[in-house]
Amino acid sequence: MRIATWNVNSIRTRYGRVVDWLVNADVDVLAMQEIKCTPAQFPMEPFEEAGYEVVLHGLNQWNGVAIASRLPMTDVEIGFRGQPGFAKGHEGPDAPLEARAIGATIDDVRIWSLYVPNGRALDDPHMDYKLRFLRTLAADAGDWMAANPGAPLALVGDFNVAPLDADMGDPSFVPGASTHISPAERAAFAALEEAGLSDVVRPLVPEGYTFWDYKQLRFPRDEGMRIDFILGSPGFADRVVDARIEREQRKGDAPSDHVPVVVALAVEGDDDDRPMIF
DNA sequence: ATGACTTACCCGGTAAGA
Repeated sequence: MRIATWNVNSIRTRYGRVVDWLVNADVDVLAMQEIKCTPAQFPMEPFEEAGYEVVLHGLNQWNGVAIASRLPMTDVEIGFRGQPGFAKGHEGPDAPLEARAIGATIDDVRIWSLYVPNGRALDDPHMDYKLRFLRTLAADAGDWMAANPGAPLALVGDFNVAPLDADMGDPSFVPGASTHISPAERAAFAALEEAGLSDVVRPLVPEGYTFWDYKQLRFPRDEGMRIDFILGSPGFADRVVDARIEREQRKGDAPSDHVPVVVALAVEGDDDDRPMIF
């Protein structure tokens, strides 16, 4: 089973590229972020014609997450337990939830498509929101793994944190002054690993970015960032047999600023030995 | 070329991204 994550930066603008890639790359499950639309606006037909079922959560033109799958999805959940809310004028505990998390079970794999808040600036209220989002996500994932020992869980998506110095290649991000690389953000990301999740792509693909800003020739200069991850529980990580970062998807007409990240997972009766050649 | 931002709102200018 091939599982991927991709911040598509508007599915209405990008659905042709996304569905073409899904079919050509022979991907079974795609978690999307920044679909930027409501359910009524989602281009469902192209996915269905290609053989994918889609579940999604979108409230308006901001954020929005979805999962497309060739296999049946069950136990679909909108938002994770303890997910903090945020809205202008509502920064307290009663703030409405943004469309940043959707979960589903496919085969025996529990997968969450996640769009972690950007943070905007180190002293912005959005940064505290980002940190709380990551911390509560780690706590909830830890609780889930304790209640479901050995079960395969994957938290995938755009985490908006560059955990290692090598993950930050954009010279406009300055240590001590910029988001994505601050000690607080890295500590909040590390809480996911401390809860028992691991980056299942890094061991197989040690080099490479997943995002390049549209501005300042960031892609031709290869000044990108590695901020999109597939984090797995031990029961998920043990079954990963291959991984790729789909850098080619940053090229051509109207690309997203992010590219897909893919893993091949061994499943019962299928060790998925198809080569990952696209 | 991998090339100097892009998208959604709704039709000009704002909000947001990372």
